[in-house]
Amino acid sequence: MEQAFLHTGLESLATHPHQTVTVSAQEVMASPVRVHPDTVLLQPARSASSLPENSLAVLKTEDGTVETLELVDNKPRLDSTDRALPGLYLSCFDMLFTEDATWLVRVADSASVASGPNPEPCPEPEQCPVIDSPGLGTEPLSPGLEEQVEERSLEQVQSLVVGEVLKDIETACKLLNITPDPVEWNCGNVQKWLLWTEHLYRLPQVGKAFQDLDGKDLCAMTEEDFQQRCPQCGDTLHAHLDIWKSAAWMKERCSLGECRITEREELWSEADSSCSGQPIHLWQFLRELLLKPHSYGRCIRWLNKEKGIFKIEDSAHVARLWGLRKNRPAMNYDKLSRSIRQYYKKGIIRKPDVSQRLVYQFVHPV
DNA sequence: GATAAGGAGTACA
DNA sequence: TGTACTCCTTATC
Repeated sequence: MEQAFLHTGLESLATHPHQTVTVSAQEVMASPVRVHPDTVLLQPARSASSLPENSLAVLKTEDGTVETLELVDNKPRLDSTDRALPGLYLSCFDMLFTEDATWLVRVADSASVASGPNPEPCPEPEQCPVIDSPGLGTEPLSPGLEEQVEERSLEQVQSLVVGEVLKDIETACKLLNITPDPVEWNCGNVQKWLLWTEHLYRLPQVGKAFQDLDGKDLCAMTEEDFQQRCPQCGDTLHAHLDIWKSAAWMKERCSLGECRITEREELWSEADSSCSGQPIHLWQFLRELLLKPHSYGRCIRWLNKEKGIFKIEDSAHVARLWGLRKNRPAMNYDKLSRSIRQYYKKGIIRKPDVSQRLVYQFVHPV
């Protein structure tokens, strides 16, 4: 299994297999692309004695060795107490590329844990307990209930992690006086962000390689483009930018204080389909974008709201947002428009009477 | 060249 | 099974 670690401190796990490492959200951000999607396990702290409250244990496996990481504040530390707990796999990368704050969770069975290069079966329950949940006794849970408990626990962990990441980004925005959404950056903002990222993650200075770019240009660049301009750390910068883009996306989705990621119940109660836990349909997604013109007016807007006629102003951007939402990095406007056209038959979306490029109409306006 | 339209196969929940 | 993704061809702007 290709195994890579976060730049900061996590390498120690490779050489100190039974240690607990405290990792800040900043550190999680330090190298998101270097974590294999199936090598990181997240689990809430099981007891106050082992891990501080509100901390999280990030468990990973490498060659069958399971490690425990802990996410608390921004101060890394080391101790050597906790042991491995198998349970729920969650890709660090997925944390920020999932369906809003409900996240995409992959629940892996024990077979998945053992499916790596070391096919050792999962240890017995004593060594390998499932996630604890307050209020639950020692009675064995039915499979369905157990899954609910796991899901619930994981949700808390996810909220915590994403909250930390957003906090770090917010702090950076204040410090740099830039907006959270990279698309809105001008050239100066891009240079500020580059300086900040270089400084924070000890990357070589590469500002010159990007000096002619604004945020929109930057966001349109692929990882290969980054690599071309900056062979030393282009991939890392691209990954960081992806995190910012995703965070901005999530932040906007949860704006207006309606949808705080730390308050799960509020998420569920929100009428917005993005928080319903159900897979979102493209037409719903488009409607959501249209209903937030302050955030997405640049890429999609109403031409006639009463009639449900809208125009996609920036097809590539809308496609990218949809791809992020559905975890489809290869999404483009060609594919998105094909999906839109599928709605013609279903009577959800149609072309307006006077057909225009990139203009569509909801058959049943909001 | 970009977009529109639609056929067809596939993946996934 | 429904929905969406993907790839494709052809037509139009």
